[in-house]
Amino acid sequence: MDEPYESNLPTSSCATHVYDSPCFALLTPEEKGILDRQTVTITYKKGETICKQGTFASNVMFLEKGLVKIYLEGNPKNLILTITPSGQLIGVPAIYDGNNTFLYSVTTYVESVVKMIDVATFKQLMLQNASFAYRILNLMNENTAQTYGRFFCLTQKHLHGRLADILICLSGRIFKSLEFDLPLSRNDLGELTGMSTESVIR
Amino acid sequence: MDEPYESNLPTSSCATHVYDSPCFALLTPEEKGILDRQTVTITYKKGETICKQGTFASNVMFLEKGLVKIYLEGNPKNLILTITPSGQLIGVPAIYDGNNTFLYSVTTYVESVVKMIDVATFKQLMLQNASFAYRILNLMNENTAQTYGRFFCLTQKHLHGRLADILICLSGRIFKSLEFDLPLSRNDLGELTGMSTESVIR
DNA sequence: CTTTTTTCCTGACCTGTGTCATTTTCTATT
DNA sequence: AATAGAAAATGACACAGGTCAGGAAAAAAG
Repeated sequence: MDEPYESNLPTSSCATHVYDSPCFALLTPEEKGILDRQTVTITYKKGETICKQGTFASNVMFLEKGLVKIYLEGNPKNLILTITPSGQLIGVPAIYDGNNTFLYSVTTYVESVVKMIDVATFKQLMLQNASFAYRILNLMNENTAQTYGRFFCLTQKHLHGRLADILICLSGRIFKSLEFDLPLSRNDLGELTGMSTESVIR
Repeated sequence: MDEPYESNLPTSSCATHVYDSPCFALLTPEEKGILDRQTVTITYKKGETICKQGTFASNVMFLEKGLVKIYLEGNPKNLILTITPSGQLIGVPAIYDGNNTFLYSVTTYVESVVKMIDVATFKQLMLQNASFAYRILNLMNENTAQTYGRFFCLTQKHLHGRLADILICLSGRIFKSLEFDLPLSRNDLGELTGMSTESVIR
């Protein structure tokens, strides 16, 4: 594992974001009003599914509190795209004129509070506020960058590297501490790293 | 391989887009003028690198003619994210305030003509024309959907399935014909499918 | 405090796929 | 046309990691 280090290579398979997304700060007070009127806040228990891959996407979601996994459903194994802590916008890819269904499923790891924003309203706000739209685009870009990194790691690295990546990531970005209680099972770690539950244990 | 079919699962590892992107149609004549003044058109020979992962992204690119691969550089193996035929916008993830470097490298398979658009101008147009920004966001979404599909396939399917996927994809989306001359080597197919050159041959 | 159920761990086995070495075929150059 | 060099094909081998079966530990339920 002593390959030459190159700083331009994507090395982390990290499964979460770096920055928070104060995207709503760019809305005017009236726009915020419009948004709030088309938003409902819902609390989910641990393990509940917030949205299901393939269903029509009628809202964009903002995770107010909690921790969720965003994953692709597979037979027999799922693939976790990201793990998202509070303060993140979820379901932006649903704002897609071509195919307005959810690309992925989202399930809570712990009790979570989610703001459900009507997608038509969200869209309208983007069309009338370019700064806001630009901000959303930046969020998507960040997401893309992160997905690429993960993509690379899962297809090119071995078990140990992947697992290490994920643990470092969880430590650094989600819990922000060197020690933490893992609210995920080995099975979850398997989904995260694209390997079998048995292999995670080794 | 007789798993139950579920229509909501991402099954294709396809490496290219479905739709064309007439995104510039949403610009006003003046805006088009602004864009054109900040654009240069360059011709690349087969095998040349148009942009290099990690360098500062000073422009967004529009592929006027040709065929290119967009890939992550790896040691020792690269990973092709998509293959892009003419009519596509490349490098949109570079419009990212956080880290304005190219996330990936782009290399031509055949002689290609590329419009290099100044990124600051592009950004400015998005900020002053929300419809345009929205259109770009839609492009990114399509890209994301496609990347997820590929991600899933490369991490969960086996050799034969992946290779079949890619060939079907190339046939359907790029050459639009059942028979075609493949401008890619086995090595390229290896990069595409995330496997070794030797394995492709089997 | 028991019982039941779920999660976790372990070992044996086996298949898919990467690596390497060698030969054959194709492509380019003089 | 002859030669050199690259790309493609093939077979032998190794090993990472998936699958399966069974047991230990922990959590949930009664």
